[in-house]
Amino acid sequence: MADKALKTKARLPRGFVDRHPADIRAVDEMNARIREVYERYGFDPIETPLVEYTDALGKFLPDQDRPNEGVFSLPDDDEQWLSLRYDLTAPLARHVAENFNEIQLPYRTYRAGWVFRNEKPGPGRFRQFMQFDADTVGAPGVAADAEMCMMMADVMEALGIARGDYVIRVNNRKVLDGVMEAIGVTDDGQKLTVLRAIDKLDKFGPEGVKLLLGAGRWDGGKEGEGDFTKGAGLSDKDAQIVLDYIAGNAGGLESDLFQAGAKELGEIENLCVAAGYDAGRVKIDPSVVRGLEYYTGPVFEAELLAEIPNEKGEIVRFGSVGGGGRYDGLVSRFRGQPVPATGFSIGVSRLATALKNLGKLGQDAVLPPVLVTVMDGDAEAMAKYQTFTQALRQAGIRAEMYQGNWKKFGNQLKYADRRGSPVAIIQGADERASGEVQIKDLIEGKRLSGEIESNEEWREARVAQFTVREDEIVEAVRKVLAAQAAEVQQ
RNA sequence: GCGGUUGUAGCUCAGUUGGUUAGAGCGCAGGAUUGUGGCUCCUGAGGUCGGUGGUUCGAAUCCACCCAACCGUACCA
Repeated sequence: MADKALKTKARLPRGFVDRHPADIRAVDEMNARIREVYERYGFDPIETPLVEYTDALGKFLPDQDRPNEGVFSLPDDDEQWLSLRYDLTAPLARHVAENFNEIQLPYRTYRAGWVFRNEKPGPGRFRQFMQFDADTVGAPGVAADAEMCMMMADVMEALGIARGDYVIRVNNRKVLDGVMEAIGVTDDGQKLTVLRAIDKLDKFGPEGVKLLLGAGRWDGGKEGEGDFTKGAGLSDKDAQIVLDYIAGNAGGLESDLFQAGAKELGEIENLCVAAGYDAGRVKIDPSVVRGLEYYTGPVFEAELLAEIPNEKGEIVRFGSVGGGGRYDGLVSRFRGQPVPATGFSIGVSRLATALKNLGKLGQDAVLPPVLVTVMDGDAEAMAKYQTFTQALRQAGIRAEMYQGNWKKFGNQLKYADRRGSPVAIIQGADERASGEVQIKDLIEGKRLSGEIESNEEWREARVAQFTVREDEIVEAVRKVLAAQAAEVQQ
């Protein structure tokens, strides 16, 4: 063993997680359901790499040696900066722009994959997480946006979220810009501050938003408590106009932009309602802000309304599990001509947590394998064990032969117990001589162990096991598994 | 980034006004038991007391700085 001081400390970088079997299986199952919906809507899979040139991702501060923080970046050997993608939309825009002449528009695609953000992690927020996107590139009309909203509603239901337990909220950046225009906010910085304030509605309520639109807000709730967040500095009158707008009372706003945006929202609503998606599923909501940077028209957000217990059993509002919108400028960044596009992104990791807590995911856990134990190490015996194991596998039953130190037989059953194996197969010299094996029902045995006090008795009793001929193993195991499954049903 | 709280064994934690060799439960490994899981008993491994520096005869304990985690807040393509 190396000197203590020289030992490397095994540690996971913060914001990253090791994924365990149950999680991987649950997310696989979830992705399969999402994919099914996307396929049904006529979208095709396309995949781009995890790494892109940094400038293609659209975030670059030319004054610094390193590209923008928030993005994991590394220099290529030709001194160009590479970055891990931080969403799936920017790489798609690059893909479309690069293959523009071969692509038939409208281009309907979907993709699932890991994205990376070099930010401070928090509960439910990681530096590597999975998104599952669908996008339509080259469709200028609101019908494409409406379709996105309806598809997201279908995805929610395909995942087992009941109608009423989710809502797709829709707004339009043009409407928000129109409100700015109406109150005379033209400075980009101030615009952002106003938008952020609106975005905080469900967190702080109208009162908090009012403070953020005005002078600012203390995060301790009162003046002098905690950190101070500087507000947008609007007058009371202008702030009230924004608050009225959020509350849905903005009819008389004089702004062409606002009117144009409102008209689009009306059309989306009509399309959805006509197709049977009423406001309980797809809802126009003036407080949706969503992505401050590249959205140019309709924006949407999928929100969970159900009361979901967290790991500690507390009821929490889970909030947004996905979002998207129209980004007409993203592809044209690479090309002269304008290319309209709209899309939606699901936060898979986050949604998986919600579904797990709701009990909608990972219910049918995979059964651990049957364990074929090893009693003797000679060639003949080992060949038998291997044969039994393969016979089970060929019959479609998960099975493994014990691969640890077989000389301590007790450890083999202990291993099977901890692994959760349903059945153990045992063959010692006696059984082998008569062409038989022991089939041990480990679940039943565990149950019976409570009734036995002394270890001697427990060992001698050989509970819940029976003898069959070697050629009856598969059939006997099937029977035991079926009985166990029936037991669980009750 | 800002503010607060917390750092002692793999996990949950105790550790007196600063006092000799830092403890417990759980977990883990070995044994009682070379052919049977659980229970019980015995034994063992595992700690730079988050780090560095300071005060002191003496620091897990007091002081300073740093690091990390958690909560709030900000940012979030």
